[in-house]
Amino acid sequence: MASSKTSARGEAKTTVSPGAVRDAALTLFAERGYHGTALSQIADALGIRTPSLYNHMKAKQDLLRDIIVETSEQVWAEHEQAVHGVGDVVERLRRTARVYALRHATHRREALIVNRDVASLDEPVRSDVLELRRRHAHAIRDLIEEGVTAGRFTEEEPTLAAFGILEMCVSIARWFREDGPQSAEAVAETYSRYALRIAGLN
Amino acid sequence: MASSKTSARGEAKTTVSPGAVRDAALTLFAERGYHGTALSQIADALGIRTPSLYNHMKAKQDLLRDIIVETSEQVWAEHEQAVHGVGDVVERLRRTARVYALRHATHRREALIVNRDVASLDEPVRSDVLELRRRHAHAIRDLIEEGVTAGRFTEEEPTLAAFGILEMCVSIARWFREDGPQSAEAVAETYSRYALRIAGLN
DNA sequence: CCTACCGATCGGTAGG
DNA sequence: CCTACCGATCGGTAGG
Repeated sequence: MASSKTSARGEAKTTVSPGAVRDAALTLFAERGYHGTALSQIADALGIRTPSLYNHMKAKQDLLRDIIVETSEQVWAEHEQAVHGVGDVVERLRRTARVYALRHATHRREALIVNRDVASLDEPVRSDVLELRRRHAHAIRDLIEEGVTAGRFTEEEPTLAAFGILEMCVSIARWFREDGPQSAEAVAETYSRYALRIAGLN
Repeated sequence: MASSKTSARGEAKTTVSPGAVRDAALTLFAERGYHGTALSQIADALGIRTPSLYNHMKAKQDLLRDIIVETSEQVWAEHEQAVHGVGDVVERLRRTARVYALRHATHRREALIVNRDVASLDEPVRSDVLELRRRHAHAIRDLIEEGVTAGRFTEEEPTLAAFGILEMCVSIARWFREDGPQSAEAVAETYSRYALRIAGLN
């Protein structure tokens, strides 16, 4: 994912790949935001000149689009996989929250960009991404409602609870450190317990 | 807070105040981010030319600084006021979450800017703001620990729980609508219940 | 992968 | 409050 030699400053052979450009964009967009990042900064990080970036991408907006669209689709696919074939509604909510929390600990840069810069996406892509996110929130709301009907949960505001669960997990990307005291898995486990509490687990 | 006549397009008397500039900046920064907003767009919204903005402010960065610093200080002051003189630790956590949630429903633009653009603040202001936020998280963590010691809460990861509570409340600014089905007060009440559940209220 | 260069726009100033 | 204008930088292209 990085350039083939050491990055920055242009010493040594700097041969870059589309993946390396994307990786540099991930880091810089996550740190400074899409509009706060200049292509010259991405080029600097790779040790090449700005125009050379165009050997690996079509436009700055395409970098953002690829990052956000692929991430959003992966998130939804992970959710579907996590609940597939699971009968118990409590376990389905637990897994939904755990996989979402885990992703936000392990893909911090992607998560920060999706949540900060989705408004910088051109249409119609922006609407597609927002629709995917709505679907996720609705899926959680439906899980809570199903659990309430089944007498497993007690929460009477499933929509508010769904937003709370989703955004609480998103926030992991903002404070989690790989070298911190807790592993990504441990944090995901803890936050999935919080999700069940918010739903009012009996 | 708006210009003295109708805004935009420059018809009629457009007499602007510093408060009107700040209000336009609040709306546009919240929508597009600090780096995504040009001073020309703020001027357009007010129906004046870009250089005329400098009658009401010193620099674009100062707009951001004023918004973020004042908001952060108000948030901390509200927290202190909310818990002042309250003995019961459960009630203190409830009030902490409620006042924080309420603010994020009633001051959505400010909250979005603080959380999205704090990284765009020049030093040393950025560090000061981040320090205030850390203090808030620590206060919540301490409340949970105190409640656990007193046998009122059961949560064994007070730091993770504190982040979860804080960020869950922050997220209200992202989806709350004034004309939605729930009042700001109702949402704040509901989210303060979630906060107690996360803490593991006995 | 580079140099050279493009028009557009940025935040901001001069001067009235 | 305006017009006129500044240097810097933006994303992107030409051409090799």
